[in-house]
Amino acid sequence: MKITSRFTVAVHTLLAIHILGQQYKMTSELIASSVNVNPVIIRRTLQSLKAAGFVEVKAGSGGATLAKPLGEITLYDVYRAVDCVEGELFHFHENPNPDCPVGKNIHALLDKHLADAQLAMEQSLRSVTLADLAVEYSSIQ
Amino acid sequence: MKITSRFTVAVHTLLAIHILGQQYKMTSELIASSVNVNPVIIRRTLQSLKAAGFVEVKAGSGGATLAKPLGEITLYDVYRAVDCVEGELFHFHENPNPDCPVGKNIHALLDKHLADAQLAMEQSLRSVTLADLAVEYSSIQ
DNA sequence: TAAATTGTAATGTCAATAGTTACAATTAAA
DNA sequence: TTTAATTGTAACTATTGACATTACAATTTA
Repeated sequence: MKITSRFTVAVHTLLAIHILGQQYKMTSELIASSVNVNPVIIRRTLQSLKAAGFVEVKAGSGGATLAKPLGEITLYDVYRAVDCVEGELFHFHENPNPDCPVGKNIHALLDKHLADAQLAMEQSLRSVTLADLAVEYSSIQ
Repeated sequence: MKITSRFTVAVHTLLAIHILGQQYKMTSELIASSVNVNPVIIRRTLQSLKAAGFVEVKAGSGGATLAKPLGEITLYDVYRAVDCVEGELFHFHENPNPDCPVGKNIHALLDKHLADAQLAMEQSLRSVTLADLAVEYSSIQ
């Protein structure tokens, strides 16, 4: 099991728009060639990012631009925008036996700990903004 | 995307063996009726837990028993035993374009942050032992 | 009007999860 | 030593989600 690459594709897309956007018109085609996926994948990604208010996309004439400062977009925001994980990260077996003392209580016992683990992961994503990545990019170049 | 229910099934299984094991012979059939899945699912779970050294399973005569104190088994250990996540939690798009300055560097930029997030989740799982759950169970009863 | 591009539906492929049937091998008890 | 219960495991199916791809109407600008 892995969290879908829609997430890393979306981060890549936003960074590409930021970094290459001054020089090029950022069409789905161009972004797709940087990410190395089908342009339709990028168009769908852009729709998600647009719905979240992170980009604007021009139909017809083409090109995506940032609609929000990168410092106000965290990795968590992107993760939410592309809907990597619907609700709970951990899949709980559906119908533990309510007539068994263990089955009856397993949810009460586990739910909090699983939520804690998910929250820890998500907090970690919240601590990084795309502006941080842009700075790191500059220092590599 | 969700982390497979093999994980919660395995935790349920271990707790059931601990709690019901003094009173009943813990066959795959009995555990399956508590978890409410097919007994074969439990047999496969037990094989994973056995490989990790957490249980012993008697072929023929039947029944599973704990092979390690619950205080020495964390949620993380169970998570590893049933192989929920093979290596990386986040799926990275495979072949970013090395001829693009963004594609060339996206791994260097993101890998550490993704690993941090995964680690945060796993550390959280490490902080809970099955003995903790058993204590919580007692306090509910 | 022509050219480029987006938005989106439809379809296909692949892998993983989960469920199920089946049965040989094992063990303990009658 | 037979019988009954159970495990261990292979084989198969169904379902779902990810990702890829084709196609084309709608949009925009030149």
